[in-house]
Parts: sequence; C-alpha cells; structure tokens
Amino acid sequence: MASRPPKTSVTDRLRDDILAGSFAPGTRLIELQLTDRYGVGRAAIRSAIVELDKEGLVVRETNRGAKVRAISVEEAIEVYEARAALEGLMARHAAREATKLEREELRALVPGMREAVERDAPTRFAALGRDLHERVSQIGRHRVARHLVGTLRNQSRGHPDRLSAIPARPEQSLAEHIAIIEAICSGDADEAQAAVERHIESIIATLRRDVD
Amino acid sequence: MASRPPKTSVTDRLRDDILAGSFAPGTRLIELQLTDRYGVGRAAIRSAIVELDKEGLVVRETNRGAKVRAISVEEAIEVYEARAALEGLMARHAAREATKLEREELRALVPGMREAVERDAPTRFAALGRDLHERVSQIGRHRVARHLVGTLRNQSRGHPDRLSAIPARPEQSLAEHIAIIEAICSGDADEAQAAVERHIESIIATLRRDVD
DNA sequence: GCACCCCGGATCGTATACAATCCGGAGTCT
DNA sequence: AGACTCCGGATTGTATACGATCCGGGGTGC
Repeated sequence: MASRPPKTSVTDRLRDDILAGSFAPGTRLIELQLTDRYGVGRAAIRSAIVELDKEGLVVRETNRGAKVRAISVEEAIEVYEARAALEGLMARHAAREATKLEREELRALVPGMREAVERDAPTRFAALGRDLHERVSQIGRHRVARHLVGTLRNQSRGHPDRLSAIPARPEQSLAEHIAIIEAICSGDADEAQAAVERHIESIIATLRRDVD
Repeated sequence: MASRPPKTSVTDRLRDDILAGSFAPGTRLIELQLTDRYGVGRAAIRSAIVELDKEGLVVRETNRGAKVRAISVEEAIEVYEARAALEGLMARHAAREATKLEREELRALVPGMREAVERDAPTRFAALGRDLHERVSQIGRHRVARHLVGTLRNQSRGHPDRLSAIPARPEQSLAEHIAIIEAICSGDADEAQAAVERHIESIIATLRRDVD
C-alpha cells in the first residue's frame, strides 16, 4: 500500500481551478470533459457541480448544464456589504473573547505590514491582510459567521476583486488594519466592529469608483 | 398532455419534510429508503442530500451516510446573531430605497399585529412577524443577504426555535416590530438597522434564558 | 471472563448504459 | 427572402450494477 495520494476531493480541485482562473466566467462546465480532466466518473463531477452551485461559484440550468458564474460589480459590492456585517460581528466577539496570547499574536502582525507598505510590496501586504482577516475570524469563534464569510470570500474573488486585492491606497489600508488590531487587543467590542466595517466600506468605495 | 404534475424537486420535498419534522434530528437518511419514499432513483436522492448538506440541514460523513443535523442552543444563538447582522443590513437598505407604496404596505401590517396581540393569538402574530421579515427582505433588494438569511432561517428552525417562534412577550415584540416599521418608513437607515438588531437580540435573550 | 480478531450484512461510492431534452442547421413552403 | 418544421448531434438526467468501506456480532485464545 505504497500509494496514498492525499486525495483531495474533486470538489476542492474544481473549486481551486475556478478560483485560480483556469475557467473563465461564463465557461460551460461539461461533465464529460471534466470527467476526462480529473479522471473520475461523471457522478463525482456532478456532485462537485452541485456543491459549487450552492457555494455560488457556478450556475446550473436544468437540462442545459452548468457554467461558471460571472458576478457583476453590483453583486460584488453586495458581497462585500454582507462580509462587512458578518466580519464586524466576528470582530466584536473577538474583542471580547480573545486570550492574552491571541492579542499578542495579533499585534505581532503589525511590523510586517508596516514593512510591506514601506517597501512597496503590495502582494505581500495583501497576503498579510488576508492573514489578519483569517486570524480575527479564528479568534471570534463564531462558526456560523465564519462559514458564511468563507463562501462569500470565494464568490467575490476571481473577477472584479482582483482590483481590490491590491488596495488602492496601502497606507490607508494599513491604518485601518492597525485600528482593527488595536480595538480588538484593547477589548473595545464596539470599536472593533466599527473598525472592520469601516475597512470593508473603504474597499467597497474603491470598487464603486471603478464602476464609473 | 393532461398530466403535468407541478413536479417539485426532490430536494424541495426532502427539505420540507425535514423542516416539518418528519425526520427527527439525528435520524439517518438512508438513500435506499428515500429512493423508496420519493419514488426516484438514488442519484436524485444523493444530489438532494448534497444540497441539503450545503444548506446546513444535514450532515454527511464519508462512507457513513447522512443524518439530519441537530443544532445546539449555542449554535442557534449564533445563527440568530448572523441573522441580526444581515437583516440589519437589509433594513438599512430598505429604509433608503423603499418606494412610497412599499412604505404604505409596511404600515398596513401594524393594525393586524395589534389585533393579534390584543386577541391573544400568538400563532397569528408569529405569522405576521415572518411576513414583516419577508417584506423587509424584499424591500431591501439585497440579493446576497437575502439568500443567506433564507438558509439561516431554515437552520434555526426545527428545534430550539419553536420556543422563540412564539415570543415570550408579544407586547414587547410588537413594540419592536413597530419600531422597525417606523424607522424604515421615515427613512432613518441607522435606526432601522438598530431596531432590527435590537429585535433579534431580544429573541436571542429569550433563547439564552431557556438554556439556563 | 476479557480482549482481540475475523467475518457477514448493510450502506455508501463509482462506473457504465440508456433515455430524455435541448440546440443548431438543413430543408421546405409561402 | 423569410419563417417555419423537422431532424441529428451533443449533453444532461436517471436507472442499474458492482466494488469499497464500515459497523456489529460471534468466535477464539489467553
């Protein structure tokens, strides 16, 4: 029994491929082709498509197959609004329930962020931003919100999000991040929620600007 | 072409049956049995189970089948917290974008509610409450939040929710409903959001009381 | 008596085969 | 020429069949 490939599910592989851009929005997902591509039966492909449909990454029409979903800017904005509400909730919880260790770990993210901005490394900065969101999400210990935000993240990705993945004004984004961290670390629940909401609102603002 | 059975999907039928309580939480959902019950092939059942798993109504374990999900009180509280955040968002939008007609229709709900409380008809009052949430959700025109709240509603149902479906203090709930309606009709977005959040928080409070 | 092992039934996972449906284009009638 | 009809290919929807996995029980050895 030498072979034990980690065996990531077909759903995960297909999801990753869509998010990575291997299938452009609007592309038809034909079961037989995918069968060929992933080397599994149609049943598995079918199941994967059903799941991704529920996640909002693909659209299924009966008897007409599935295609990867193209989301409009308006919809992307809605996604971010929903995220603001839910991540605000998580930040509020995080401010209340974070352990001493967790607060220290949060603060430890700041230097790296400053450095990334100073050195003008937007990709690295964006990665740290995602880290922050992920950390807050863990610390909040709110399974429901966490799960919802996870799927929302995937939805807004791909298309118009690439623009905002590299925020327009890193300094502003940095300041917002620091505000979030400070609020959580000092245990100010209201301010933590507000800070997260302001941060996401500013992302929405840049999105809105692009639409014009 | 006499026969045209409305042909609701198996997924819908199974979902309704679960929500109606035909399957107690924890019940194993065995594909062959369901095949028999609904008169369709296993593939359809399988697909339905995958969907309901994504909706959070059932849990699947690989090679061990699916069972209807039992949600704890803590989790129900989380669901309501997430709903508060999202419905607050929708109310905010509703306050901004409601048409004159929609505002009138909202106000028209009040007399019925008062009457239901006065006549001590909690079931009717609960139904009107759901109507209100539904109406606000429509008026908000926020597809993303609307969709998320829809699935959350189903999750909290079934179990501990039955307690709060009939609120402890109808008068308080009535006052909260009126506050929501007034805020939306007067176009006060902040207050509309706050009113919805207060309302759901009070539902959470009664849930919390039951846990003790 | 107790722990372990092995085996059989039940159930899920997947491949294969066939029927139903839809789309596009050739052909035809006006 | 234009619109309508009809047919063939492509693709999805569904049934059936088989292999893989897991759980529980009975037996065996200590």
